[in-house]
Amino acid sequence: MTLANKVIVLDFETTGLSPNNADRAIEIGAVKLIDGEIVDSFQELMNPGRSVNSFIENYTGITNAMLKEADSCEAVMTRFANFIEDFNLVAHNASFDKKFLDAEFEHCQQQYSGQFACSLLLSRRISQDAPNHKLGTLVEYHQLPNDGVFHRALADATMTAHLWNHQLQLLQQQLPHKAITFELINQISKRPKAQVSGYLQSL
DNA sequence: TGCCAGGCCCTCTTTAGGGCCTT
Repeated sequence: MTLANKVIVLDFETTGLSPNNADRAIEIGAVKLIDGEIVDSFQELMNPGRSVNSFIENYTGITNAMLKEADSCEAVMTRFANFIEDFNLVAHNASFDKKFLDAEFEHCQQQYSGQFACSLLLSRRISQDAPNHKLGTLVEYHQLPNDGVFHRALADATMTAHLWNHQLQLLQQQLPHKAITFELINQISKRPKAQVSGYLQSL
């Protein structure tokens, strides 16, 4: 059984919203989390082979000049494949990061075997009183550690890791005699919001 | 030529529409 607290938490910065629209990754950041401790990290810029627009430069602080000096997406993502091994994967709005991971790994013919969990879907279910479920809002709402940097890959991945740890603690408080597994979290994340409370009580 | 993300989730729903989240 795979424990929920042995995961890779990752975040992409990209040229846009969709690989289907020829968007590419420009930065990958990730932390390796074991038993709630960050034991390793990964962050690299990558050259997408095209220029990014001014919105992305302003949003991320990653400039075309920075990307021009970076290794190719294929080179960086091949190194990232070695970093994640067979760990399960966590991201905030994981559907976004998963589609870029799938697309970039296809470009460099890499594969991964872990499953994804999504801190956004989990938050919508176990933190229903939060004002919204943006990563920055949740960091403030839960008073999680941060260094004031947002929209850079390692900073966002690290904040997501703190959020993930906090979410595991919230679940463990509600289910003190239950092992909080990755599979259980994905079961909770698939439940209709209105049924989550009853589902947790049934466990 | 004209289009341009897409999965999730709620509701004034399911023969649909729109807001939320990610860059």
